[in-house]
Amino acid sequence: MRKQTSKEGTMELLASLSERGLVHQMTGTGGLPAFLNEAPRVFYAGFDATADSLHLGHLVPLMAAAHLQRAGHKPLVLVGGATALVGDPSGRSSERSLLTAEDVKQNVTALKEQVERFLDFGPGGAEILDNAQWLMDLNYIAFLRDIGKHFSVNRMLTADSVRTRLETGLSFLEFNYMLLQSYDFLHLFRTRGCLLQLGGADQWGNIVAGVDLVRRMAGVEAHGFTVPLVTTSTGEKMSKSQPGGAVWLDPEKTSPYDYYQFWINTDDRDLGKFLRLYTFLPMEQVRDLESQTGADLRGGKETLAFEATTIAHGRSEAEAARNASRALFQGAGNTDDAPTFAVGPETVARGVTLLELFVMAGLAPSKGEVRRLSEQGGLYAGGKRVTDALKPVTLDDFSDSGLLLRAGKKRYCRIVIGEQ
RNA sequence: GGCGAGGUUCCCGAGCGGUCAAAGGGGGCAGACUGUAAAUCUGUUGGCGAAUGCCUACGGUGGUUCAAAUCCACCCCUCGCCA
Repeated sequence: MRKQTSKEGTMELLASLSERGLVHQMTGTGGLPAFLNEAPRVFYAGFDATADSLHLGHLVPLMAAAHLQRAGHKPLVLVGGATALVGDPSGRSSERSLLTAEDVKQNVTALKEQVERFLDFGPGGAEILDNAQWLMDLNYIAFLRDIGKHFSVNRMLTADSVRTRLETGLSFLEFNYMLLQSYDFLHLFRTRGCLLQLGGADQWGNIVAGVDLVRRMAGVEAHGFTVPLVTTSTGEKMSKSQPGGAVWLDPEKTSPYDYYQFWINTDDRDLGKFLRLYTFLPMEQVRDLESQTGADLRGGKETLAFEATTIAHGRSEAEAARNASRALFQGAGNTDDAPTFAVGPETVARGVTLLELFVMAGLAPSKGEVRRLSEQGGLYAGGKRVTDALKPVTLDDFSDSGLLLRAGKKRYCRIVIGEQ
């Protein structure tokens, strides 16, 4: 997997990333392409352990890292176990609530596991590091003297991430974040020879600060580049692209089926963009898929969903999600892989109502919501609109494949009788 | 530390003793239309209950009152100006 096999493989790497929409800004005056072409390089991308899962907002830098690795470079994934305790003001309009050290520790563990799906961690491959290893024991006075003296407050105040917070409030704690991230870069240069940092567009200020610090303290020219902050055509950030909030990579938080469905529901206008960013499909194929019109774009959406789900959850999960989606929405195949909820026989025996079942299956958050749905004609059971949600469910309602419940246009759950 | 302005339901934001589960907007959800798209129109949007209704909610804690998001006291937090 050293070089890309298509004819794009001969294309200069950054141009190829750029063609996929993965490049937002880069440091220096054109030195980066040469830097990457001359030799295999060590680069890093950081993710703060502020949640127990990554979400779609984190995916773009990860995909960029994967492309760099495929081109022969070595990724260091930095999970910010220490910086998560401080909180990055970049791209945030308000202070993050303080996380406990215990939470952060758990988050670090969870994130490490997820990242492994996207990069090759085999021998000589990617490595994961936690900046708690070198940041936690820093001596305050020593840090201020060694590192702090290289930072101009005047200049920090001009950084976007700081400036936007000057109105709503910014504590000294968060103000320090830039120094810590810069120090990470310096540390990774010193210990790993890392000379390139990759991050989201909101990381620009932090990245150039790190590049500056490495130059001042080590006298070496480091590089940085950012990937764009991706939004949907309707203006949603990918970090909260779903009604319920973020689409998570953790299958416990967003099931592979839901993950697949998210991509299937891509806005027409976003298809090409997403194929470029979130799959490894060759550009030739991307152009072909996006050039379709009208309903024919759905083919591309299915490809997008399948590829993206494969990357995040593996091939068999992607196939299951595809089978389920085809069965539920196109009536093709069986519903074995559809979201399923099991109820005990005694539950049916006591006369559980449809109303209760919808809540139990997670199709509605409360009984009040089911009532509302019912009044508006948004409930279906076994393919028929529910007219009386209070009707008890009987065994006759179940077919061999169970009882298929539907809330609204798209939310399905198959109810089966058995052990939960 | 002083003075001033604020903290309202998912978000913004009105309310300033009862008619308030709380205007309006955003977002969400549903229906119609459709291609599991977009746009549009309509409805809906705390929980429990078949229902009269009950419960929880307006930063926190107490208090005044038949009755408080609305008044009083203290406390916490944010912003601004001053020190």
